[in-house]
Amino acid sequence: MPELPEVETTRRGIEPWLVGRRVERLLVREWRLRWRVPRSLPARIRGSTIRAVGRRAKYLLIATDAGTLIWHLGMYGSLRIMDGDSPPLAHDHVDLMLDSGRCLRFNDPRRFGCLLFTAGPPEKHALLSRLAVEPLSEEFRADDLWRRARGRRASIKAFIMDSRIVAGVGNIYASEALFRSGIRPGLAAGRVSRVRMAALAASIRAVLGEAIGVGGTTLRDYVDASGMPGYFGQKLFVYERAGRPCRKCRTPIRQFTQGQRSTYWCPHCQR
DNA sequence: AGTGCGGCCTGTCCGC
DNA sequence: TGCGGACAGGCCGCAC
Repeated sequence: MPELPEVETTRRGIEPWLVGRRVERLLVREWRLRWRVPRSLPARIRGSTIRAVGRRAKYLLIATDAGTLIWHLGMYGSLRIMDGDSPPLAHDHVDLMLDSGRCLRFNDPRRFGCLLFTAGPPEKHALLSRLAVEPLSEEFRADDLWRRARGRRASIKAFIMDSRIVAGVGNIYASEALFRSGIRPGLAAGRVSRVRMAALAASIRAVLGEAIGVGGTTLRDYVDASGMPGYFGQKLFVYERAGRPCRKCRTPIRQFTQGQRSTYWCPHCQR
């Protein structure tokens, strides 16, 4: 499932195929994604030249002369570079056809992804304007995290998964970062000490950075732009390992539901 | 303001 | 073997 490292891996994979290319056509087979693809989008984007492929949190931003495509992969979505004439398979909802004869193909079985457009600066778009800092940027600072956690009674896991606090930390990497920093996921955010918050911030950076380095995590069917899986799954300490021995201390990993999401943790390593 | 939950969607898994 | 129902899961938007 695409989290920040998977989205970044996709971005890096598609960028060289897109920048400088002209959009021949946007072919939308299924308009009903999480939000309807704007009806006017194919006409607006046609003929424009792609200038950059960026990312903000888990949103891919394809900047063209006409404006910016805001593309989210949802849970099971993928973007792949294909030959323009390769036949579509099930759930291939959108093709961005290029003047090179290739296309960027969006597949999303759950339709939790979205494809939107803005003519203005993307950071002003409603979906992006309230996002917190990027965890891999210089602006991501442990002391800011700690300060904003004052008085918070929500769990530390919910806290770091809040996109207004940290952008782009999802379920897998939240569990992994908490394991690495030895913090129990159910602990109230306001009760995490300044020192431990620093360890958590460092772990968030580390886990995301390492995952990007190996092409992301492949759970079930994630593939990158060329159809390759990621290899971070082999480095997960707790995620989807309920009942199996902790890789550090052999204590069985526990699972519980937190805010409608599965949380995994080691009761011995995390306090 | 902070918190928690409903809903979108469908492949997979489980029990009958 | 077939079928229905529960479940997962990012994340917006709403209710409290």
